[in-house]
Amino acid sequence: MIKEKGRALLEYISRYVSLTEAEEAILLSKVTYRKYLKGQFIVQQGDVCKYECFVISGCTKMFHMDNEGQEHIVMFSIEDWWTADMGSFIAQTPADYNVQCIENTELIMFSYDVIEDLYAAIPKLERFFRQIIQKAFIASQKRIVRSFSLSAKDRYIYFRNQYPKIEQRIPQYMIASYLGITKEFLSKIKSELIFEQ
Amino acid sequence: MIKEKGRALLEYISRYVSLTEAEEAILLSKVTYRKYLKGQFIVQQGDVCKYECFVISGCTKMFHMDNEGQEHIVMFSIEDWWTADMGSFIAQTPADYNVQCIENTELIMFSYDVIEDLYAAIPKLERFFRQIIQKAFIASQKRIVRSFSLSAKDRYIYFRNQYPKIEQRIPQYMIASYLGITKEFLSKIKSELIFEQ
DNA sequence: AAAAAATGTTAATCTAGTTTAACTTTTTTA
DNA sequence: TAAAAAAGTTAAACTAGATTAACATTTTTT
Repeated sequence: MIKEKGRALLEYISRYVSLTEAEEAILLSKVTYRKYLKGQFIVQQGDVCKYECFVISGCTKMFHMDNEGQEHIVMFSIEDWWTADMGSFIAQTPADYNVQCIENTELIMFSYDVIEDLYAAIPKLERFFRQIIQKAFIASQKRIVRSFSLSAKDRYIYFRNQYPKIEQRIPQYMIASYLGITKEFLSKIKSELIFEQ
Repeated sequence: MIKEKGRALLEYISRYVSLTEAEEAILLSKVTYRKYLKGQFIVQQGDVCKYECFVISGCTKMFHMDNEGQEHIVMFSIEDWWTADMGSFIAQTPADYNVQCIENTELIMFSYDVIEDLYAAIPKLERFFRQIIQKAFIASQKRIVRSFSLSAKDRYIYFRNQYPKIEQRIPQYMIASYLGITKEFLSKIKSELIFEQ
């Protein structure tokens, strides 16, 4: 199973570093394939995050639940992207975030217990993960600027243009949460946009 | 000069990976020490960012200037921290951000032209930078949640507790920009807080 | 196919934070 | 040390977006 499902991961890694067949075999021997159903949690706030996960298929949301019980979505992950509470994973401390499946989701999971072995066995993975995290960091920095310099309407337009495929498959109230606004206000924005065209 | 000023950098790196003396020598031979005066720009929005910079002393702000001419500060960097527009640096595309000195600032600069050589010569640096960027990414993610789930007042209180040293040395209007509010509103928040105690 | 649950809409009222503008205090420069 | 520039304050009027609540539509379950 991992041999078949691991193909997407190896193909993805090969865009960044080139592994030998032996290295690919080691990698696949150390990771786990797993299916989750819609609604299931991959990480729960308060637990220690044990896995970095590569999404083979499906869709997840990562969110923080505040004291008033409100969800704040920081990230969606679809095919060929990653998900986990990296802060919790690295320090093995309680997670600030939940990661929950919005669709049935297939993952390849890198356990905390093996990731250091993997870095030791395949040093090229240090380079690979450095590059992945760089990209994630850059995206995160840009989002901070957008959250301050754009109006809610412009943030929505940006999101729609940037991630047209994600918008299709996710309920609006989650998009509102990602944009940092209420679902009612997003609804108003959308009706204004229809009117303008 | 680099030998003397590089000490802080080597000490910092040694917290993450241990380099041999030969590796340390290679590293210092490939980087540049430079002083900037208060007000000078290390990176200008629109230029390509040529350097990743480690701060030896002083203080910088990284900010985006929007179409209305307003500054949005994403990050301050003091001693033992990094600064650069990483997106621009990695892709060698025009920068979205300015990096400007708030104080006279001493830096050690990693040029784009040598960083790949450095990774090749000292693979441990891949690990080192992976860890640094992971930390930066985690901080950035947390900031997104705070920007959505905390009021301006609570964001200010958080900032003050988290970075008491930074607050001392930076003008209030820059802190307001970092918090995503106007200087007038920060002034109001501060007077309320004094009143509450 | 009906009922229930989840999602989305509309509109009135409210509030956190902005804008504008005049003023005070502190820092820098001549 | 005086003048100018930069930084910080206060308060009134305003607005983007939140809250509340009632209702409409779509999806899921029985």
